[in-house]
Amino acid sequence: MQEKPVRRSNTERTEATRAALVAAARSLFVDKGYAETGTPEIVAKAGVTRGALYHHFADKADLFHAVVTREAAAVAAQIEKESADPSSALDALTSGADAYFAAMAAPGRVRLLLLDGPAVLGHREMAHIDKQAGGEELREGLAFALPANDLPANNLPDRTMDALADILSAAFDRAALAISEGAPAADYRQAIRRVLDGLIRAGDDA
Amino acid sequence: MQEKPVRRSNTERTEATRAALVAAARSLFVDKGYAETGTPEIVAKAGVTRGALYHHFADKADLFHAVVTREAAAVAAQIEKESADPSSALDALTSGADAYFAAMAAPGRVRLLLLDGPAVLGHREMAHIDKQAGGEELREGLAFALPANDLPANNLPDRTMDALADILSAAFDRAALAISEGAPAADYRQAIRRVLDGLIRAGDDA
DNA sequence: TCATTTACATACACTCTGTATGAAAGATAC
DNA sequence: GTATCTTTCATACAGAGTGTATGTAAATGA
Repeated sequence: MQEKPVRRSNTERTEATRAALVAAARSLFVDKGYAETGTPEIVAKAGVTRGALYHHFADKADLFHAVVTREAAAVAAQIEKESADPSSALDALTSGADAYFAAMAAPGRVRLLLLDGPAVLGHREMAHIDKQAGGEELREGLAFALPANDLPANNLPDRTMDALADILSAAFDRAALAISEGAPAADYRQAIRRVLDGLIRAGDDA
Repeated sequence: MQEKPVRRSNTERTEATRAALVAAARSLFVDKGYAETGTPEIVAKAGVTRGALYHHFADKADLFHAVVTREAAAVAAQIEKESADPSSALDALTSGADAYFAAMAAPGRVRLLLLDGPAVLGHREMAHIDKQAGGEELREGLAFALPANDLPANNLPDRTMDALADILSAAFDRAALAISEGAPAADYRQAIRRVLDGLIRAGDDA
């Protein structure tokens, strides 16, 4: 059987090749980790050669960057889609956390986004990717929930709010990581709820 | 000038060689990261050959493991030494957090313990190392602080307490990471304080 | 139709990792 | 003290992987 030389535009070729590479790389990075995955393996799975890889991506880390960016976008999209409209500020935050856990339960996401991502691309770049993908909902939710009890002592400056959102995001990440390793999700959801509850109600008894 | 062949016992030789390797490796891992540091570079800096390295350590990751273990112990020791006796449960936790930030401010610790460590050794092994080094103070502090307000709604089961300690530990880690990247420490200390305050006071107004 | 750019495939140089082998010093038995 | 065994390395080697350079065919544009 002969390969019939399909006539394709350059943009089509590029699109197809890049997609095949990103898909193959994602699969292998998830299974074996970034460091233990070689580019020969990736291109074999993608059905192209290393020449194609290095034509479309600067290096292996750049390909990983593409995989991670795509994954972060997928997480954001899933959260966006599945988030129900909340009945209260606390509800918005806790159900947002649940949506995040559900999205991060997809195989490989914890490894890509929480383990290899920060090590390979740096924490700074990961924060940038998350921001680009629309991971600002936590800060918005907090900003909405906390000023509700507008006591003077509770009126945190913006920079403290940013820090608060940051460390809470880390707490969510750790919970997702623990759950992915088999820890009971209920325990972590309860712990998260306890933290959020404390945050929102702490000002009410001044 | 001739090298005079100093007579050393085997244990002395081993001790010296291992120490030189760990010190050289730590320095390079901190400066360039684990993946970008080669064993030839390490042994050159340590003044030995690769044969010595592979005699004392199973592989490069094993050497990294030794570096990380040592670093975790140093962090625990510094916290142990500098922690003042607290006047309240909240004080114990916040001053413990400050001690942790101070210890993690030593150059390279964030990279070793929070970035490369989890990626190279796995989160599970990192948790084990931290536990071995004595990083149980947070959970103990929480266990002491929370049952103080012994309302039924506040009486969390042990497994939830463990989860709570885990996600708080992640929040502390993120704060240390942010501070190491130049974020103002005051903002993160304020945010941490706010979280702890909420946790401890949340039960009082039932 | 001709020229230029794009998208690869192949070949190469280099580095690194882990292992195998051998030698010198230290420990042990007598 | 000597012979033997073990430990501690140093050197050499095999294999794999990364990034680059070069060449070619297809697509694009004039």
